[in-house]
Amino acid sequence: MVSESTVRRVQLAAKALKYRPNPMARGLKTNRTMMIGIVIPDLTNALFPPIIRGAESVLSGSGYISLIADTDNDPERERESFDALRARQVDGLIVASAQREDWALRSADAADMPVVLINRRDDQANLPVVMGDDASGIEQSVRHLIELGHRRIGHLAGPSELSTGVARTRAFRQWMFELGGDSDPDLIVETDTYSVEEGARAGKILLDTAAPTAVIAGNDQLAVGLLDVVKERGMRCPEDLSIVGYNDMPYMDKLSPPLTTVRVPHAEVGAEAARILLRRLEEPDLDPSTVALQVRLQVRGSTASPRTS
Amino acid sequence: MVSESTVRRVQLAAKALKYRPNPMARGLKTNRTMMIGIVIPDLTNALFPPIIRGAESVLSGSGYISLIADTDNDPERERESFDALRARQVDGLIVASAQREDWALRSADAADMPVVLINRRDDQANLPVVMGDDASGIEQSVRHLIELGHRRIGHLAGPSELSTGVARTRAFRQWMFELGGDSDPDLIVETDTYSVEEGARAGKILLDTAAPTAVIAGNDQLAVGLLDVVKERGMRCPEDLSIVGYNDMPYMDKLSPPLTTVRVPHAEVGAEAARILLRRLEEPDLDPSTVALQVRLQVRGSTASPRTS
DNA sequence: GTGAAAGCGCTAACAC
DNA sequence: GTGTTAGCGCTTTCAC
Repeated sequence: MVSESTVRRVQLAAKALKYRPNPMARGLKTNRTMMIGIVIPDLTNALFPPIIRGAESVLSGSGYISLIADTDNDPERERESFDALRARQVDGLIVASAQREDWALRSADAADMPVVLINRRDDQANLPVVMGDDASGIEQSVRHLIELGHRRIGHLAGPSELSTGVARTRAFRQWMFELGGDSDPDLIVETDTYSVEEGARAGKILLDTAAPTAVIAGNDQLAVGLLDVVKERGMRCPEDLSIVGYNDMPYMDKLSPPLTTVRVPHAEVGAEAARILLRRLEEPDLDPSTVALQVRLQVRGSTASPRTS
Repeated sequence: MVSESTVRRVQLAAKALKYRPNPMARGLKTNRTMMIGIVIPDLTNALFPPIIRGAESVLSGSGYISLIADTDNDPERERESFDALRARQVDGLIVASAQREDWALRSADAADMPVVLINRRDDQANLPVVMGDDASGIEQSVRHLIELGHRRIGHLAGPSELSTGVARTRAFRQWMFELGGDSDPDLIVETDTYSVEEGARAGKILLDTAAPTAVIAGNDQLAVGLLDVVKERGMRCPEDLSIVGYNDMPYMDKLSPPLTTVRVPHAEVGAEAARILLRRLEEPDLDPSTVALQVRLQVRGSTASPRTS
């Protein structure tokens, strides 16, 4: 029980002497670093910066700082990142880089470090996940195109190693069936990576073999690649082919035509992941929950009714 | 002097027991955290991720890990970031957020923490800087337009609080003079921020008051805003107005028309900054050098000869 | 050359 | 309640 004025005098003196508690000494004692690792596959992919921002905004509110590791989509580097983060004794991990079968991930989980996944569901480990509602995004896309009058709707499917790839493709199949789209298997072409180049490559195959009047791409990059092909061939979008993307990356509204695409609340995804992680840090034995955040189709110029030819 | 086989047996045992030196205990003793702070104004600006990547690739090679702080262009948050980073005892700082008069920056320098600046020159403090060669980028832009036959070339000037803003504007004036462009002061309109919206706002003024046949924008965002205005008004680019951007952000080649813009080797900027910082960590009294990396004009569809009306 | 011991700055546990 | 002390895991110094 010290007097309030003494408290203030001490605080003043601390400030005057620029006293800062040394986080290393503290960490050494408490075994907590107040650092959270954020592992992402590609920082230059416009998807991830907003996620990081969202996460950091809640983490910093609780005194945590984040260590960002960019794995460059390389499983080897992902392993190294995990090791580096573990060596640094981060208190928890937010992982957006996980493939469906993720080896590094399980080793982290084994080291019983709290982990929250983003956008990627791991098939084995039972971990909390935060993501956009892929099923709903694809449903909205299919419904939009069906309502415009399309039936031959193609799908550029994302890589089957990524859970977003399979989830969106599964939703595509389901809603095409439920809403009466064509079920020709040629209408689905799988890609190896989420990239513009793969979008162009797979897009050519799709156009050649299935002659769709509209295409739902697994993400915006694939859509951009497809759009390139359409222009190369002298076709017009949306007159000859409607295109829908996924994610609504920056500048997708500046393309010509502006891309119809599914908007995902990326910052909120990051923030929610951080919240869940913080909760787990306090109660490690919480049930792993899966949170699917609401998404909305952003209709723009790349979709229209098919020409009645 | 121990036998080689013993060395190996020890190393094996260490691996078997998953021994990892505790960086906090080490840091406590050595007063080095092996962490470098990277302060950037906006992670969602596509400029910065490649810079971070470049920096991290050289830092991780030397066993350093980076703490990324996103200040959201807010001087207040910049201060907080510096404090947080200092509290965490980072060994050095790479700063891309500095304004020309940067208060927080000087306090960091005063704490004699090695600092390297990126893209931003601080007017007071004498700190090493790494950036693209703004003067050369603008020279190439002006020369390109002059050679196409333009004389009334406008400039959407970046914010005067940022050194890139003033450097590019100064270079614009100089090369317009040297290469024979019009020197009407109305041809230069200043913006408050590097944003699409500001590009549109200032672009309108520029078009209304100066009637240029071509415009060099302070960066790509401003160029995109201007392009929006051009389309809104039913003008065509490049027929009615040629536009040049700066930075060559992702997807600038997918605009319609694809944007002519100056390509800056961002990853190399980050890497070079990291190299300089590492050197300074060993020899703190090195002269602060300024490194200007070579840039190149990427000519695309948004520039053409003026109509001979 | 090798091994023991002190101590980095903090927190938590324990006597008082 | 309050003051003291042990010790987190490492490095470095200093005897041996």
